[in-house]
Amino acid sequence: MVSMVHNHLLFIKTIDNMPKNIPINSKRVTIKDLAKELNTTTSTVSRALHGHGTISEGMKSKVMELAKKRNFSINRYAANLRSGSSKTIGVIVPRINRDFFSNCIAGIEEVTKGAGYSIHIAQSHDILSNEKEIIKSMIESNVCAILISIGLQTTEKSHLDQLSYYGIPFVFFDRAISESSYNRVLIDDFKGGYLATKHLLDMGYKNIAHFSGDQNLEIYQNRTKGYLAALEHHGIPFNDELISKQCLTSDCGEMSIERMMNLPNPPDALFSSSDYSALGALLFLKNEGVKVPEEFGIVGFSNESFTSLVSPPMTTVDQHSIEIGKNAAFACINILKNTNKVNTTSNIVIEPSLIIRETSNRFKTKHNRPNDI
Amino acid sequence: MVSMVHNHLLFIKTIDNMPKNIPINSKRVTIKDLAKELNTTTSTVSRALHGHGTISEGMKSKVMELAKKRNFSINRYAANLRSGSSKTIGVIVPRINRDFFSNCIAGIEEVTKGAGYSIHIAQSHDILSNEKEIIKSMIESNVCAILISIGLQTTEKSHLDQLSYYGIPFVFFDRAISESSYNRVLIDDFKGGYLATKHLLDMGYKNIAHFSGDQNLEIYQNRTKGYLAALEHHGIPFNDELISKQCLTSDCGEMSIERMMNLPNPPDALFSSSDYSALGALLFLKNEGVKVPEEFGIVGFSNESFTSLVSPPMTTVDQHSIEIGKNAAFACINILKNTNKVNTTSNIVIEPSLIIRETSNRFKTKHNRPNDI
DNA sequence: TTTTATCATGCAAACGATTGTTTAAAATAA
DNA sequence: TTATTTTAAACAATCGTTTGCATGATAAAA
Repeated sequence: MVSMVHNHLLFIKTIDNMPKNIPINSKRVTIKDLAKELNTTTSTVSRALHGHGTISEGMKSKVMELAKKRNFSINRYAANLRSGSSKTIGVIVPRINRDFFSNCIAGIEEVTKGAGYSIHIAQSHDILSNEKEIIKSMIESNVCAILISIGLQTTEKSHLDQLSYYGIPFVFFDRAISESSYNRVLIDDFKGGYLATKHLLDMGYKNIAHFSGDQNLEIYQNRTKGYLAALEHHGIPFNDELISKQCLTSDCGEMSIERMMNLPNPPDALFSSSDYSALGALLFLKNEGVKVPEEFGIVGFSNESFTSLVSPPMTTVDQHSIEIGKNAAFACINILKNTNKVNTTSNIVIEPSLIIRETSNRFKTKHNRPNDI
Repeated sequence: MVSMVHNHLLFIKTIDNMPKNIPINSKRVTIKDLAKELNTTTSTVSRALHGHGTISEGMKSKVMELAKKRNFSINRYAANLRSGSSKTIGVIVPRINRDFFSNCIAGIEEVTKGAGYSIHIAQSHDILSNEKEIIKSMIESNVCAILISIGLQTTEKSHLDQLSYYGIPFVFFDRAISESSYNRVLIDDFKGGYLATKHLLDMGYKNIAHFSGDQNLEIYQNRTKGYLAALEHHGIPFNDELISKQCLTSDCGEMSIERMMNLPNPPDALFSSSDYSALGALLFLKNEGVKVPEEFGIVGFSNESFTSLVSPPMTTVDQHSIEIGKNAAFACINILKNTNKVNTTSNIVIEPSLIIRETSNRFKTKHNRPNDI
């Protein structure tokens, strides 16, 4: 009987469990059992199963056959305990429901699978204590490496030092600690910010606002630097009132743009380091009757799938998320392979692309077709 | 040195690894080491760490302190091997980047964490072989239970029988095998389909098309049944030409609606079992100049976050995904607790809600406010 | 004081695999 | 035929915990 009652719960049916056809084996078959049945030893069975050592073809096939017949499943815990290695890579992202991160994971999966590793996915929800707990748990379960995109709160790195302490290699992707002595796969955020801002200037917008994220994270710092550099190259002084630095959500985007539009000299365009806050601004402006892109230009960042669906479709910066994931996984596997050789640190930088859609295309030039789902 | 070169790769910097400040311990501290240092035995240390058995407060705190000082991290593999249980629940979903599934996972995380379990997330990408591999790997790593939403290709259930064979309990959520002898947490898809269709009829639409998914999955069957029931209650005969049964993607939605609009008696509304195919239809119709909702009504299914962002915002059916996740986790933990008692199977059904937005609201009545992100 | 119960800890055997070292048998060379 | 190499399989230790049972010390009951 389930006793909890939640919202929207319609009804609970509880049926007495009819005996399943499959006999429930209380005891799992082990290589010991296989060995006994074949009148041999566990070492022979183990070697036969893995093709290690010198095993006759006859024995090998006998073992394989019996393993299948007895539905043998290896006990990873025992194997790992003895061998000391797990062939499992931990993957930590702030949240799995962002297109950017789930695409990174897709890239990681592709590469790691090909190399015979399995992955463990976990999300920190941008909360430092979660991140620490996840890392602790991954150390305990002997992952052989970790791929991580750190959370917004991650200002100290004691939990990452733990990994070094235990000799577990790790590779940052996208969101990283600002030290090039770590293995990192990054995008050129400066360039992304620069391209986006330059594009708005090229489109004739004059007074460009900017939303960014926590400046603790290098990626947001760099996007902002790119924004500032583009302004400077066009000889435009930057206005601190037009910058909102902790603005990554839709709600915050709405509030920030409202404040800015009430300034004596309101902006006529926005480059946001987040598609979500750009969306908030877009929704607010539409609601206020401000015409986008005629009166106001918007460029977001990340190419979240909704950007192609909103109206008008949003110009944004694509980060080649799948490539990032692939590269991070490649770098990681490389490290694992060369673990005894000279230790080198790799910093891989991937170039972003500007996807020009409607929110910035005031002259209705044909650029790219909006991505479809 | 990283050798692969990919698209968009800008440059790779390889730095000789400067010696890290943290000494890399080749050997991890074990309870044996702690025991030796305290002149006691591993059993005492183990009991002190877990609070099991009878341990003096003095010894307990001495052990705890030293464990912290020596940066002790338990070896889960050894612990699990000995104890035979893992406190880890496997979670398998078709894809993690669907709002519906990631919300389910959020609900699962909340409940399992509270109960002291950790979870392993994996995605099948709707591919049966992946699903099988994931389950195999989870059996090997001794998960104590599995929460699963099956893939579209999952017509046979031999891999699930494997779980029964090994005595690993599992709970389906949302996408399930059509047998009530399994533990399942479902939404009332029939009701969802009925509500959606009835709403369109109430809004005065007459000729309602329907997109559905693979009829192998009960959820799509039931949504279709709800659609048919609503038509019948309104005395409207159903037209087979207005039903597209393998239509879950945006592309397919576009193609299907195009075909239907060219019929002698084209539809004036659509209830789609998927927000994605509904979106395809919406984009097509907008492009063709058909006015939504004035000339054509659309209702989707799942309340994916983009549905509130498209223009016009889309009416859809919300499945209370977080609740589904929570309930699945509760059911699972319940089973684990009662593992020795009478075995009962629970079928939990959660009621969906219709979220009325613009694509169906031809009279511009105020219903609900569109959800924001 | 003796007997019994309680408590804290030690002892030693698992758990199920892997793997370095031997041994036995078969194949080859002398 | 004998000596040597190669091949296949057995032996046994080990990985780091947990846990049932034994032990000794102290406290409570008789």
